[in-house]
Amino acid sequence: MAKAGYHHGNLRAALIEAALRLIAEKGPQGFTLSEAAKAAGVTPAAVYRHFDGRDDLMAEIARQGYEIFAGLMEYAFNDGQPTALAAFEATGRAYLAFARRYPGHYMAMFESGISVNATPQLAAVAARARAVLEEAARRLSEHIPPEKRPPAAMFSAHIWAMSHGVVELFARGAPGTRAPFPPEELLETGIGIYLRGLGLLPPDC
Amino acid sequence: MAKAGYHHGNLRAALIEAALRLIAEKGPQGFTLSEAAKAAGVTPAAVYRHFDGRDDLMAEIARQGYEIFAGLMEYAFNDGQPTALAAFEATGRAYLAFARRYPGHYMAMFESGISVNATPQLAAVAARARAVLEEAARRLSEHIPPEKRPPAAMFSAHIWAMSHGVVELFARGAPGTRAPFPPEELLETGIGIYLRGLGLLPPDC
DNA sequence: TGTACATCAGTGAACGCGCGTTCACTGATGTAC
DNA sequence: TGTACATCAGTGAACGCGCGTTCACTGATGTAC
Repeated sequence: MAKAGYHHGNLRAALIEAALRLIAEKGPQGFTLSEAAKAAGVTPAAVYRHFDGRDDLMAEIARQGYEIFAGLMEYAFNDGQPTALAAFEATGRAYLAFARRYPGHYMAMFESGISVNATPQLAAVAARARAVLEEAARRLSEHIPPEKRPPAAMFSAHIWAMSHGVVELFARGAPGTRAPFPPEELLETGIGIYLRGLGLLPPDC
Repeated sequence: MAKAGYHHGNLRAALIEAALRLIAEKGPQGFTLSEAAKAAGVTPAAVYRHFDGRDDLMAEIARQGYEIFAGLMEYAFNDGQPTALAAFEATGRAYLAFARRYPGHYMAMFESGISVNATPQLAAVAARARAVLEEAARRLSEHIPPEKRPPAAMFSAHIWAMSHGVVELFARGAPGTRAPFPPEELLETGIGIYLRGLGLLPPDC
């Protein structure tokens, strides 16, 4: 970082980074513009050279989050290779991995109260992320006889709900609320049982 | 309500009611003491006759919420009658019903960032609620051969996670994010598939 | 290579605002005699 | 039944604070000639 004086060099990125740390630490509501500016070594007013204000910064972080998220999911899904089942399970693991590795982004996306329609770009990339999950579900559900096959959107909604629930209830650090099981294990077994219920895994084991 | 002048009569209850409305409308972070006081027709300072401050009021609301929650769950579980399965499913429905009917309480409990150990009474009643869910899971899992039976705590954690995920992602009013399915249906089918995966429901249908 | 100047990313002071909380007070209520 | 007085739930003014945002400004950078 060549912050040799008056001009910061890459303030935009530094602000986002500072905001992410604050959000991860104190929640999306505890994040303030002024504090992010201070953490980036800059006057609050300087933020307005790069963002339209607090909400705009938050929206940008959510947008970046969805971008990373969609990318990770696509990578994990790997176009359904080697098998629809393996790809699906990899996608589920990627979900949790994202939540753990990018807590600030995750919170900005799902806990900041920001609307997914705040900006068109945000809506677009959120839709892209959702589409990956749904595609993974659709591919996998092709192995179910059509007449007992739930809609792929419902399938993926179930998995998304369970993943999100595990993150919110059991993967956060609130002391005393600690889960009796590691979140990864919880989610993996949960998804396993669910897939067995769909007849996509053998009933035993 | 006999609020005939200087003395309010039942300010404590009125404040809680006002706070609940505000939390449900604007989220637990959007709730302010001053606004609640104003909604109750009273000066902010009057609040301090009944609560130690903002946090104390929030904790009391969460406590009340857990109380109602635990009661509803116990009622729905009905000591495992008529069957462990029916009781379990009723409990799941009660979870969602609680989230819908008491949104302010639900948010104060799960989204306000309040620690379940904020006060001993809060910890106690939260434990009571958790115990009902776990008991329902334990009873039901007795119908599974012991060697392929997951721990009841894990079982209930799965259901809790899916329920919470459905509430957060699909039962909230954020326009545009509306689920493709009604939350009740989503949760019911999700739990159904999960139970089938445990061999507690017949594989067909 | 050096100078003049436009561009632009930052400063710093100030704003109005609503917040939670405190304090001395006052008006209503209820009880003792 | 009436009066004196203690209790207590409310008022209203004030506080210090940090927030997001604005504004005129200034110092650094980069480009034209």
